[in-house]
Amino acid sequence: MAVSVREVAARAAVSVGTVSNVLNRPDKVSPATVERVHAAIRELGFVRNDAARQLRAGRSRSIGLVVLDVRNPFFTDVARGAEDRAAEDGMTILLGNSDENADREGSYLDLFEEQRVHGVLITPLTDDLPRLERLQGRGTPVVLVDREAADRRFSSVAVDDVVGGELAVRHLAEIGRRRIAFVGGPMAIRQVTDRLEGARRAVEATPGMTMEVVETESLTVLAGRAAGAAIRERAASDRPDAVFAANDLLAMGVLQALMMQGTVLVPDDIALIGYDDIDFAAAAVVPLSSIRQPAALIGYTAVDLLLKEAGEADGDEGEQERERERVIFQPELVVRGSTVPDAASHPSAP
Amino acid sequence: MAVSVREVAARAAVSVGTVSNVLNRPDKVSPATVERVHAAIRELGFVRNDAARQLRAGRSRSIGLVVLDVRNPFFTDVARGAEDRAAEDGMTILLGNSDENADREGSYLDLFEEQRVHGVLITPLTDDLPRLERLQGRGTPVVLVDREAADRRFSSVAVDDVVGGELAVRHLAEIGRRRIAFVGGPMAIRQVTDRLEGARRAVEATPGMTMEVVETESLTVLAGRAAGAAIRERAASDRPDAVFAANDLLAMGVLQALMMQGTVLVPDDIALIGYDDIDFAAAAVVPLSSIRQPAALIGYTAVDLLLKEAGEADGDEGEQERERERVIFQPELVVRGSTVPDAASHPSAP
DNA sequence: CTCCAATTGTGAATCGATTCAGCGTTGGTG
DNA sequence: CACCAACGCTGAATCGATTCACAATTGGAG
Repeated sequence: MAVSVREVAARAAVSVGTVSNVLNRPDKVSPATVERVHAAIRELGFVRNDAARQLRAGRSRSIGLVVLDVRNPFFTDVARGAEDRAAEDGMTILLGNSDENADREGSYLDLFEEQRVHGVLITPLTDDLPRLERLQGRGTPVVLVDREAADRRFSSVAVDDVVGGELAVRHLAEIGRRRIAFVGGPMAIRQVTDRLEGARRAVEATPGMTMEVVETESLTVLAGRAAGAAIRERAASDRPDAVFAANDLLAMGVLQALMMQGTVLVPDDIALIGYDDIDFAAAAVVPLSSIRQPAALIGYTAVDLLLKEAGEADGDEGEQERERERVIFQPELVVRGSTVPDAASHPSAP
Repeated sequence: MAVSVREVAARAAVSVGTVSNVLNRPDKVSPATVERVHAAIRELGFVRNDAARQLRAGRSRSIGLVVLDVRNPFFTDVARGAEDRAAEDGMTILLGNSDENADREGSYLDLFEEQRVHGVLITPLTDDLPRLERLQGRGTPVVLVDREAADRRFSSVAVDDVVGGELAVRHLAEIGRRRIAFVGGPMAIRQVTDRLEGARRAVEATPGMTMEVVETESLTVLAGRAAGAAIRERAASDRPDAVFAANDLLAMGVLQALMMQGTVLVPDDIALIGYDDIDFAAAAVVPLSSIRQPAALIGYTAVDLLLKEAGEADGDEGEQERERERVIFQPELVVRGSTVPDAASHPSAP
């Protein structure tokens, strides 16, 4: 059924080696032969078997990417950036989403390792880095995405979440809010705790400001709705005057819940700011203020680091403890109607 | 560097065949041996090489999925459904997005075929089905997703887009609108033309109703913004009193553009309805009325058909023109504030 | 004590593309 | 005219897991 190089070779009256050369190093073959082989390929409908190719090569031409949630536009943007960079080197991105679940994360890592991917980009769920260290030790480079490597064991591309959290809450302080609620969770996720940490710093730097933490089970619109509903149900006097949500999905959920039945006005009663600045944030019921991260650039850079690392590994071969690279981008405050009523509701053009 | 079955076999003092048996048919091996082999695997850090496995097996354990746009939540929902069903059979989804671009679509198909995927799920860009037919002819089953197969050459899972379009415009008619604008494009995409066709039917069934078509270059928020801006710029008397957008992304773009500077009020001046009912639709500036499609179910069902077909092919082996299956779901109207003011769960915008 | 059957385990062949040492030709140089 | 380099091509070896016909061992029945 399957057409192999052997059959193509027979048809074109050349050896299999020549067919392979036509496929991979056409300049090493005379034009006439190239044409003859191509004709045979066309006539037979030959399609290269990637498994055989990979087996021989020892590594696949793809890169694994494990994200926390594919439904979060932030991560699809990261994926797009990664894909773009990978394509430049003829590589492919394999996308896995852990759904904030350790088992799923683990099975994607297993899968990717069995596939002998060129490397793994991952937004790790927790601080269970030993797993990743072993993976890396076995020869699969790992780059942490949207998460700073604590030490030099991993390369990483991240945005400073502490600064981001600080930016958000400082903004809330500047518009006169003092009773802040931080909505986010689970606390096992580093991005959440870092943003919270930044928020704390801003709170401490602001006289008279207090903060409560409303923990959520995940970083989704649904979880945000639940948190928002809980806040709405309280007596008006007991409500915060500002909410900082750990990401835009949560923020949008909070927003929906707060505005339900017109109970709470945003930003009049409660100012709201999210994180990530996803496209939809600008289109929310009330356009969402947010902290922008260069998502596509993060993905692009991560693949870049990975390929650099993989390239070196090929050369060195000496599995030495090379210094890993860490890239950190700075987050940026984007002000819209959910914190400042008369702020332009349209997103800035790229 | 890489640990192979051979080394595991040596370490456990058994043959490679036995190691393979432990991995794939543990019941055929005595418990003591199984344990010994597992120990060797652990000690050596052995990881199966999937390429070798696939080469032998002839097919990979993954399914290719090509969608029009990963950034559209509708498609990520489809992907999630597909992933769930695939996981039930220990299979994986490879996600490719064509970005409404024929070249990208083509290169994903090439890639998937070289990978010898179990089958391909695709939301085809155009009506260029010969390409897919050849693919299928060479032994890779194809299931059309969110697109009804014109004839019986392909299995397909779709939602009736003509009915959907009709539902949308009939709703606009019922709330008293008569001057409709259909926003969507490119017209090469079947979903667009089908929804437009449905819209036409509703228009023709409604005395005094007229419709104009505002063609867009893609189905994105950005394209929607452009279309919306064009409408906003017109003299008030020249504007439509309702807009039906070919998907929610477009609709949200239109919404943003219309409301800019408070020029046009939605739904007072212009009622707006989208398509897909993505999660964000409910959270828009004005909650978006839309046509709901069972996205995850579509993905789930598509994989189901695919696996059924692939299974049969294994048995038959007789490449005969078997009858393909076609599944069609019915769309559903969801009314929110963008068409009916009091359906809104919040005060209307400034 | 034989004999047969069931149970375990063996190892060479296989999948298909790539690689590489090496062979035969050609054409240019001294 | 001899010599050599460059070129075009060959074909066997290779990657690593799986498979399968067959060998070795064990146990139970007769």
